[in-house]
Amino acid sequence: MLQLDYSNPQPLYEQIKEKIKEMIFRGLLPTHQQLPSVRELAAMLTVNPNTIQKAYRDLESQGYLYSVRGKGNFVAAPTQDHIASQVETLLKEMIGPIKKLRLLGVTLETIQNLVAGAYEEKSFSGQAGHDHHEGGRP
Amino acid sequence: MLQLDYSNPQPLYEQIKEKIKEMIFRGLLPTHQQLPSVRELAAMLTVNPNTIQKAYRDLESQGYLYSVRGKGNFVAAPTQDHIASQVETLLKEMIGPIKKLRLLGVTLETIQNLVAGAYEEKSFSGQAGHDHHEGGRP
DNA sequence: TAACTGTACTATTGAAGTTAATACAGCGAA
DNA sequence: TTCGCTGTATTAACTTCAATAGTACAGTTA
Repeated sequence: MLQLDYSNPQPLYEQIKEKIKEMIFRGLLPTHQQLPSVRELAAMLTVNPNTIQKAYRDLESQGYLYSVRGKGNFVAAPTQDHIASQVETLLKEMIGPIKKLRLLGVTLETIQNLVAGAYEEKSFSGQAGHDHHEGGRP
Repeated sequence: MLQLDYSNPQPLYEQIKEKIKEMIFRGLLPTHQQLPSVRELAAMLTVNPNTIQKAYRDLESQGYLYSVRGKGNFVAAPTQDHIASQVETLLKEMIGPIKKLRLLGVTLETIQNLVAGAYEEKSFSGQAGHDHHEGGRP
């Protein structure tokens, strides 16, 4: 669980955050489940404890975790506010691409189809997606 | 035309690229239209010529411009490949958010509605969008 | 007390991104 | 040619940030 990719330009603490969020999303980490301690997880991943602390701290401020001094970090109960905030953030990420697609002449219908296609697919890919082939212009 | 925002953490050359792309999208810069020279635009924006060159160079490699040594930079004729590549890139940007929305329990229908809403809106906002209010958790 | 937990702070290293300065090379007209 | 424009290449300086290291402090529990 929780494999880091050092060739990834993404910071380690971001990768850690993504992995933990994914596990929470998928229900692998139930509410109030205790997570490994800062020092323990740091040892497991052979990274500095500060790196873990930053990840936990960010996740706490985003409402995914709560920490208790002297006890540990735990999975927070999802709140309506929290979820709404996540949804809002994700929707905002989509606005830019949508508007650009429109300017490129892509119809709404085409976009809708691709949205549906992405939605139906089973796999979860945070950002470590499968790259068919990127660009390539002659 | 082409106002830079120094308080924006986004690099200057990225801002410049976005602005030029937007003008091309909107048809303000017709095909084979000559752009200001590297030094000229640098003087206009009071930035280093290399900053402009990087922007132009990137846009050229993305198929938006072509440069002729000793003459200048010009708007490229849009090709099928170029457009297809842009569309593909934009669609990929949407896949991550869509999958995360599904895990959050947002229905496809809801997403479709919001996609349609973003598509219908008239304004173009590359990223310098109007922020209503970001997050905010009590 | 002892051994765990989270938290805070400073300092340093290293890498990457960004901008700057300068020199070189092609084009076109006087 | 010469002059003044154009893009291009190279190197250096500067800044920012991720990551680590070390240390210290504070709460919990057996």
